[in-house]
Amino acid sequence: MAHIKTYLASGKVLRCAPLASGALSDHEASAMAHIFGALSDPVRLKMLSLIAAEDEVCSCSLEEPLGKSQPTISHHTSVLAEAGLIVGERRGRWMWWRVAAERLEDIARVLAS
Amino acid sequence: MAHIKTYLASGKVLRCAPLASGALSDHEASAMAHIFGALSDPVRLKMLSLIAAEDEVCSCSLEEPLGKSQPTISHHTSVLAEAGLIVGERRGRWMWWRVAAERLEDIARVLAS
DNA sequence: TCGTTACATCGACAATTGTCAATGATACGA
DNA sequence: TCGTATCATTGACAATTGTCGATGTAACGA
Repeated sequence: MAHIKTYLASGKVLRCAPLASGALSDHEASAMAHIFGALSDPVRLKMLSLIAAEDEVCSCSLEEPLGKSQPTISHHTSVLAEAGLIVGERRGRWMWWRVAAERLEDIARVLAS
Repeated sequence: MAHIKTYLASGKVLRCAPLASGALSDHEASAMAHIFGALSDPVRLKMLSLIAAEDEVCSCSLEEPLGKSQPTISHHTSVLAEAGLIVGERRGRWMWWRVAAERLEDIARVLAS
């Protein structure tokens, strides 16, 4: 069973075996827990689905549908980005976000493969 | 895009659209966040991989490889079970656990489908 | 019935986390 | 240069969470 191998936003490599292929190492377990932790908040999940619904979404257009303050939105986008689930690009005063689709597929493969 | 539909240990139904198919409802987001929360701890992920590596695993055989106390093991198994990720069956004095494979596949489909 | 074994529950504590007001940093237009 | 708009950071607080010792519960064997 092949290992999952992707890159975190920090540039660090995540290499993780599918759950069904045997016991995870401490390092694999911590790395995966960090990613699932980013997915463990309803605001962030809704945010992720809002971003996935478009090609790109600006930070400023997330406040209204999520009903959270600007600092809270900024916090959640950085959590998702740091986990490698979304990718951001600054254009002028705006921050544009898109989902890291291949990353989500890698994580899905850890759960079922 | 079809919805994911599975059953929680509590008997409640989880019905969740794939992330890429549009914005999640509040209820869907909360239900999924609860499940990912169960996956967001390294001890529980390692526990899940240990159970997945066998057909069935007894609670008592989890303490040693995870290096945690008995109450902590009991706590984590109940978190995973309550999220529907593992299924338990009592036989005499022993509690036997197995993974809910079809459940993991449903969750994987929410991330990538 | 009694002692033992396996697991669950309770109570407490430290650590983490989600939230927002206030403030800082940066980019743009006038 | 100055004012404004967008996002990031800081500090604080309440709520949640992981952990374990102590204790409770249930099943088994003698």
